[in-house]
Amino acid sequence: MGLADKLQMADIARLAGVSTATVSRALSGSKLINEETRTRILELARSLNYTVNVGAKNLRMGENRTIGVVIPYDSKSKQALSEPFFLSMVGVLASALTDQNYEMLLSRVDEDDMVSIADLYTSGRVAGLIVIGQWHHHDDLNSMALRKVPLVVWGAKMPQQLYCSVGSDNELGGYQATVHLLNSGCRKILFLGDVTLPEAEARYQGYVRAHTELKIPLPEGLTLSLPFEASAARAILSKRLEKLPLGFDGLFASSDLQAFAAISLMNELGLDVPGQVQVVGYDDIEIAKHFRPRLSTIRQPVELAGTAMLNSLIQQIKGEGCTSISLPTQLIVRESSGMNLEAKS
Amino acid sequence: MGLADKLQMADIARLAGVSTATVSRALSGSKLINEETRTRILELARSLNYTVNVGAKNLRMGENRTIGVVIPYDSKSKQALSEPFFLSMVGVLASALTDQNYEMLLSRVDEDDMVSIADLYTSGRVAGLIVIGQWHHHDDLNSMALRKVPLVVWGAKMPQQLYCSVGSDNELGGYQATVHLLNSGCRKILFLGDVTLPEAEARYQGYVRAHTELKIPLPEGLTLSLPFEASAARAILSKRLEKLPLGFDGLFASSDLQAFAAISLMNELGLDVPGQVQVVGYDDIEIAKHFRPRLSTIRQPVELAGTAMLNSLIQQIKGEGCTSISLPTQLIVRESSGMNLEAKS
DNA sequence: CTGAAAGCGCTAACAG
DNA sequence: CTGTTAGCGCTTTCAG
Repeated sequence: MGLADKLQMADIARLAGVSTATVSRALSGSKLINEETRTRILELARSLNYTVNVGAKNLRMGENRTIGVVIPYDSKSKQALSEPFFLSMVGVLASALTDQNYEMLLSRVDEDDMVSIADLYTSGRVAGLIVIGQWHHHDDLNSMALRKVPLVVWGAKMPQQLYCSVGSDNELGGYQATVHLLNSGCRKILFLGDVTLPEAEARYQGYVRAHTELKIPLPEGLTLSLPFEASAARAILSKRLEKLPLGFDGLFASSDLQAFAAISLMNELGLDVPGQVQVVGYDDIEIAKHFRPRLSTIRQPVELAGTAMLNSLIQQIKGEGCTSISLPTQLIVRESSGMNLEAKS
Repeated sequence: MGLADKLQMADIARLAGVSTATVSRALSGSKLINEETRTRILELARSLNYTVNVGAKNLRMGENRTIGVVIPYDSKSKQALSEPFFLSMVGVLASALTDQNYEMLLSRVDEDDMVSIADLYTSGRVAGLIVIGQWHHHDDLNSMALRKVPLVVWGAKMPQQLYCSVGSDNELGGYQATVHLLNSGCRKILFLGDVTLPEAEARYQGYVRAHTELKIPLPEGLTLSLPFEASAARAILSKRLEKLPLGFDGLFASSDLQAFAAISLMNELGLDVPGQVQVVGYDDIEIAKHFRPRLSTIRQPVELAGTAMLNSLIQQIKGEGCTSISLPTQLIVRESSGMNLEAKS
């Protein structure tokens, strides 16, 4: 390609018959410059499609407006980023970053290699990191925070936490879902979710509190540990559903995807939802309302979450420390539950 | 924060008692260096968590391994990146880029301002661009290609196209879906999709060809223009379904989301799918198989698409020109269609 | 108001 | 094998 190498400030300077310093001033809106030369330079640059080289600029100014957004993935399944809730989070973050004039470097990391993302920061690639998904990485995250890497994590707040986290109030969500199911007449609620994960654990705590407060005995053996991902979950669920009698009349899943899988399977076995088993999910992903039956669920405030995470990160970058946040959840009652008491939405 | 400013190569050099040149060599695996000093430097760097500043390195080397991935959005709805198919594409691209040691800068652009993404390239921010979603931007894309911006677009191949596109064989997909519905006994198939969009238009062409080849008369007034996005589509669809008699016994939607919305609405009106209307979607997004009824659809090969787009872009960056690609589609028959002939999957 | 010159953190000739 | 030196493209004192 005879493509003349990319245009530089020096080229513009020569063409305009001024020095690069002047061009720089014109382009950056300095006021130490003649209005007439400024417009001349601006027009020249525009007509030539010239844009300042960001890398060089950053190097010189010691600045950096790109944020690393990281989604850890399971090294075994190597699964393509598929959790819809996380994906929608990426979308929201993309908007929030754009609004604040930041850019987003999206990275997937093998979860066995979490700490390596710190390099994005130490190498000056990004000004800070947003990690979507806490999983079991509490320690890795802590060690990065210890190394002063600006960092905010989507997840639950844990004891002894050095990093900053933003998450929905998982305990509250679990409580809301369970109270709703109990009020709707359920007495044996199956809890679906991996309680070794901080978020799921908190949701389970809410489940327990609901039983306690309503003075309904906590059923035995009604928690089933499932991965977040749908098809893996299906296999395990499927095995559980073979046991008859079912032994439950309500189901609280710690993600909508799990709820879908469960409903799907139950339908296949001829069980009616919500007739025989009422179901509540978690997340309120977009398709929840298009599912049949429309899925009752706990909504996590994604939009809010995105801006909260970004603000928190920016604060840290400025060196102002950080405060973990937990955002309110909201019960959305649709068709898969709420036979008796609640209003439909 | 007393946080000593970030570590630099000069610091490592001083600490190791060598010059920065030596450190640079050690870190970049040059062989012009004593094995013993190398390991000493490497260990020092590791223990101090030092990483080379990528910005400075790029500037010096004139290299750039980041790729811009762009998803245009509708300026009116300002909708968060929500199309699940595009989102999964982002996931796949993230993996493909990582595999090839590239980084991904994810951008959302107002669709009224498409051309501005060229700045990402001219400013040296990225080495090339992947645009997910062609929409109505044919001209903008062409003009960017004319300006020699390395660019690959997910979409249909169009006449007079200067940019490089990768897409599924939309005509084939439309054909497969329609043949299947016709073979399953449908005679009046409603086509759902905005035929002013290149991709939907091609799918419609396939729909027409299927009728022609099977010598079945093309029904009148059975195309309905819908936006890709679900809730907007619902409103329009809903109006159409009020007209009775329905006048169709099959439905081919140009996205799974549209199919979901349609099925949902039809169910509400007491229509049975596939009993009264058989439905085929397009995309085969993850939830398609969990929907009730499980959705028959045309699968687009996302994984393949991701690597194809990246390879094509890399080729362009190397200055080797580009060739547009169209990928094969696959009919997936599930429960929402295929009463008679096809095997279930 | 404008230009000359220094330097952001790094790599690559070029000499030892 | 290693150090010295020059500069990648830009911004910003410091002098005019």
